[in-house]
Order: sequence, then C-alpha cells, then structure tokens
Amino acid sequence: MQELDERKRKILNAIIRNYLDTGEPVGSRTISKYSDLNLSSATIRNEMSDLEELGYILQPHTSAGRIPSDQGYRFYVDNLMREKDQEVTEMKEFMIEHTERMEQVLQQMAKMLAANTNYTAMITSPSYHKNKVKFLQLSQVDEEQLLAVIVMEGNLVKNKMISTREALDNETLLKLNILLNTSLNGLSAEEINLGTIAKLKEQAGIHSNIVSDVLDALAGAIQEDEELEIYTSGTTNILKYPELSDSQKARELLDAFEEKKQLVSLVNESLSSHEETGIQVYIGSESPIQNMKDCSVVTATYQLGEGMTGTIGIIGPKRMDYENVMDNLKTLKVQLDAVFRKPRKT
Amino acid sequence: MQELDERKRKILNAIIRNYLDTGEPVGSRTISKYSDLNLSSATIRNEMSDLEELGYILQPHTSAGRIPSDQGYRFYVDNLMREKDQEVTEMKEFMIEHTERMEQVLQQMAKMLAANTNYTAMITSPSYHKNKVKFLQLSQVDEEQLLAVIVMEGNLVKNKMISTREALDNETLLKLNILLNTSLNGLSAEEINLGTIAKLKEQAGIHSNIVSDVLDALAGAIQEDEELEIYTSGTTNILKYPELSDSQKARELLDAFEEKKQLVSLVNESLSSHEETGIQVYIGSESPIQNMKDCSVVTATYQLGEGMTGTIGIIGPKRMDYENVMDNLKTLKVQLDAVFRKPRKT
DNA sequence: GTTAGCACTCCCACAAGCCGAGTGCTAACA
DNA sequence: TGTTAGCACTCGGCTTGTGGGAGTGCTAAC
Repeated sequence: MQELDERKRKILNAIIRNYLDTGEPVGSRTISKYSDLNLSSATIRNEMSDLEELGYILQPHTSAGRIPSDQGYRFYVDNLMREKDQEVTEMKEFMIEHTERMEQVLQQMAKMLAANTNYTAMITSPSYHKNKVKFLQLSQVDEEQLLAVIVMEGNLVKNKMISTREALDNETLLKLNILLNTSLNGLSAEEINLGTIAKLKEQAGIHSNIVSDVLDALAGAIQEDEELEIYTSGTTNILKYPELSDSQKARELLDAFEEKKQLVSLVNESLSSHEETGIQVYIGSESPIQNMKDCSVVTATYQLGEGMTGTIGIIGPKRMDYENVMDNLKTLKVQLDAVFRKPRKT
Repeated sequence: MQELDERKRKILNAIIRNYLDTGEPVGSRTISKYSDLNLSSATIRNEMSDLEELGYILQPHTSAGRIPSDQGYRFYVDNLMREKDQEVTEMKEFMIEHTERMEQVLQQMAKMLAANTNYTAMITSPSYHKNKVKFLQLSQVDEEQLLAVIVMEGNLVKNKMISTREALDNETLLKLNILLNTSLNGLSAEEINLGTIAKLKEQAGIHSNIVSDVLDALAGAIQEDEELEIYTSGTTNILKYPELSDSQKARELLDAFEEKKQLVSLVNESLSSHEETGIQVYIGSESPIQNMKDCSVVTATYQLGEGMTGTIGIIGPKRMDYENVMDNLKTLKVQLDAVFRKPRKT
C-alpha cells in the first residue's frame, strides 16, 4: 500500500480531529470550511472517496459523512498525531503524603487519571518477579501460630500466618530467623525454587518437620505474589459516550473492569512489547480483550529499578483524545518513578 | 390507618408478587385469573381502587395497571412475605481454603451473593473498634527504617513503616518491644488514647525522641483502621433491570459503588438499628443514600465476638425478590460466623 | 485538476393513526 | 349489600407516512 500524499494526509487528519471532537460523521463541506486547505467540498469529496477505498475512513450508511476506520485511527496515531512536548506538567503531589501504602497511591493515581481524561483508568501494582527479599522474620503470635513477615526491596510488606502443632521455643525461633535471613536475603522470588528450599530444609535439619512447614508456607507466600493487583477508576466514564453506553455493551465492559482478571491479558501483552516510549495503543479489535473491540486502549509500562514493572492504562471510546491520553500517561510514568524511588518522607 | 382486611391483603400480595416477576404494571384481569380468589376483574378493580386510595399501589398513568408504591412494598416486607424456613442452605465451602486472607474471603462472599441474587452485593470487613491488640513487634529493616507489625485479635495483621533518623541498637529494640507488648497487649484501639501514649512515652523516657516518633506512628496505625474496607460485586447487575439501566441513573448508582465512601452511611445506619434479626430493609427513598432512591437496599450485620461487626448488603431494584435476598443474607450471616470463629485450618 | 450544480439517497424527527390493555362507571343480579 | 357483566373511554406504544436536511456521486464546465 503506497503512502498517502500530503493532501490526503491533511484531509484524513482533519476528518479524524473533527470526529474526535463531535462524535458525528463528518461531511465534505465541513472539511472544506474547517481546514486551511482552501479546497471546495467537491474536491474534498473526491479525496474522501479515495480515502474510503484505501480503507482509512468509512460511511456508516450512504449519504452520511465519514468516520475513521480502525485503520484510519491507527494511521492517525502512528503518523499524524503531533507529539506534545513532554513538559512534565506538575501533577498535584498529594499522593506523596501516604507513600507507605502503595495501594492508596495507585488508587489515587488512577482516580486522577480518570478525572483528567474522562475515560476509565487502570493501574497495576509493580510486579516483583525479580524483586528481592530484604528482610524476613518469624514471630510467635500465640501457641499455635507463627507470623511470617517478609519485606521486599521497595518496602512491599507481606504477612503470612502459619499454623504449627506446637510452639517453637525462643532459641529455635532465633536460629530459624537467622538462617532464613542469611539464606534468602537478596534472592528474588524467581530464584527461590524447590532447589533452594530443599537445601534450606537440609540445613535446618534438626527441627525437620516444623521447619519444613514453615518453609513451604514461606515459599508459597513469596511466590504467590503473581496475583497482581489491578486498580481501576472512573469506570462509569464510559457511560458518557453514547457509542458505548448502550446497555449491552456497557455491561460487558464494566464486567471486564470488575473481573480484573480479564485485564491481565492487557498487562501481559503490554509488557511483552517494548517500544522506546513504552506506550502501546490498541485500537478496536487490536485489543486482546474481546469485550473491548469497540474501545481503544492505551497502556504504558513503568519501571522501578530492575525488573519491577507495572502497567498503567486508559480505556475509552475509539474516538478518544489520543494526544491528551498519551501525554497524561507519559507524565504519570515519570511521576511514578519519582514517587517510588524517592526515599519516602515521614 | 386501619388494617387491611383479608381480601385486600390477598389482592395486594398478588399484585406485588406478580409485579416482582414481570416488572410490568399488573391489571385487574390478571389478578382475577392468577389468584385463587375467584373474583371477577370488576370486583378486583374496586378493591384496587381502594388500595390505591390507601396508598399501597399506584398507577404510572391512567389506564395502565397498578404497581406497588414504596408503602406497598413496605407492607409486603413487613406483613405479607412468608418467612422462609431458615434451612441453612449449604454454601460451597470453597471460601475456607484461604482463610488467612480475609479480603479474599469477603470478596468471594460478595461475588457469590451477587451471583445468587442477580443484584449488587456489598460487604464490609468487620470493624475492629473494640478489637484488641494481641501481638506487636518492631524490627529494624534497614538503617533508617523500622517495620512495625501489629496483630489484632482475630489475626488481622497490620504493617507500618517508620522512618527513623538513626538505627536503634538491638538492645533498645528489644526493650522497646517488651515495653510495647506489655503495655498495649489486650487493649483495644479505643483504649489507646493520648493518655496511654503519654504514659508510655514517660516509661520509655530514656530514648525520648525516637521512641516518641515510633509511638506516634504506632498509635496512628492502630487507630487508622477506621477506614473500613467495602467490597462490592455484581455492580453491573443493576443494568439487568430496565428501570435502573437508564444511562443517567446507572451512572449515579455505579458511581456510588465505585466511591465506596458513599456506602459507609448505609453501614452506619444499619449498625445503629438493632432488630432481633439484624436485617434492615430500605425501600426507595428510605435509603440514606440519595442516589439509591429508585432502589431497595437490604442489609444485615454480622457479629464476630465482642464488638467486631460488619455489614452485608444487597442493592437492587425496588421490585427485588425480598424473600430470596433476606434468606441469602441470613444464611451468609451464619456462614460468616462459622468461617471466622473456626480455628483456621492450614 | 478543480469546481459548481444537481439529482439522489438515506436518516431522523415528528405527526397521525391504530391497537390493545386497562380503567371507571352503571346497571343488573343474587 | 356485595358481586358481576357490559360498555365507553383513556392513554401509551407501535407502526406508518411524510418532509427536511445533510451529504454524496456524478457530470459538465472552467
């Protein structure tokens, strides 16, 4: 397929921009007046006819204006859209306050993003595949229960209750703690596999079975992290767009938001593809999620140090304001970096 | 207002039941055939006319059938509905598996409830106003940060990162841990007030400022619990009911579900009123939440030992299947009790 | 290659009309 | 006195039809 010539590009651009604004099919006369091309509507019509044949736009019905096709949007995003100068617009720093509780920060971010864009925002907590154990402690909570506290690099804290048949005496506990810390410290979840566990069990040999239980539980706790959290906000924003607010479609979409598991595929997909910007745009049926074939999805991955990555996403109608959305995502990326890297204040 | 006579009750009952089924205004002829009263439609009409005058039913427009008014629903719930025999229908016990993670259990319950009823379910974690501290530990995670782990009765675990200017030495830490445990153990969040804190600070005198910081942070952590979690499920179920799925109404409702803060008033209200059953029904504008004036809300409070109470709720259209809903809530109450009281399995 | 003009298409909003469900009322009946 | 049959009437919802408007494609002239 040959490239579009300059004039066609301009016209396509005008059509799409106009459609993004109004959501109505746009006609030749509108373009003729609206754009700075100084062409009559008739000429525009001819060009539009070509563009339609090439697949960039389509008519909902004869004698209606044209609307962009998926391919048209794609061309727009890839070639026509002007990159906004990445001036890191300062976002309110209210998120800094509670830095200890990551969920809250993420929730807030999602909320802000949704409010800024008027679309639905999703955000995942960074996944810690390669994150390392930083500190580890077992405590006797009562006669039959141990509490394991695990702190990962980045201060992600996990708790796990472990039932034991009998209480461990202090000394054993101390030894166990030392053993665990020395052997597991600095290892990532990935590196803690059956082999490591087996070795550990051997070293702890004397207390065999109890220790065994503890270790199993522990390993499970560290690894079970795979279930990554996904936060959404502004889910009802989709109801603002008539093309999505039809009861049937809305349900499917909202269901996808509630059943966050479905969103995982988005995240995975995004992670696997690395562009330089890390921003990914799915238009219509390009999306890995069936229910979103009438939407566009823009995702960005953020990285915090080695191996810790998360995903931010915006879901809206195909006629979303791509520039604004991508701009927002970019700045948020930077912000996230800052928030989590920064040694936290009290 | 005088009581309704037997026949009027029967007719009202028939009208409401029919309307619950169909969602359509119900006419006199339907009742005449449907019910076992063997009355002609004309007679029914007369009675219906009376019932309307008394405020139990109303006509959406002239020459349409009748639909129940809020007052009608109220009468139905209070007097007509047959109590289902409380046979504790066994719910799947799949929730038991992961008892350690309370959120998950609650999430699951909400999901199940929503699936069973086809309405929206909400459920709050038990609030621990009077719950007691069971175990408490400070650990040095790295040079500048302490991790406070607090275990409450019922094995609710909380974590709090505390930044310090300099590391505490081991001995100080040990002393501090002992001090904290002996002084705070068995106290409820309510009982840990400024007075207690001041006394503690005094006792810990020597390490004055650092300890001070730690205590403040700790007290904050224990009390901040007030922000009770609310889980929802099946939010999109409301879109199944035409009378609620209008775009405008749906947004308001769904917003209320997303902004869980709004739901708090429901919880509080429910807590304050104690009937013997603990089940509360809000019909239409009886609800404390404005947005829900076209819905009915049924809540139940569950109790786990002293002072720990939570709330389960169902939100649906006014023509909800009250019997089924209330039945579900009752059994869930029992189940919840069982799950949390039961000494948890591995 | 561009433009003006024109006939044509099709959606949409609105009005008119019909149908059916349901009512209220009246009169007859037990 | 309570119940029933009958009938005229009302009103919402559906279908149909019509006109207007927006937009197109095509043709012919510039």
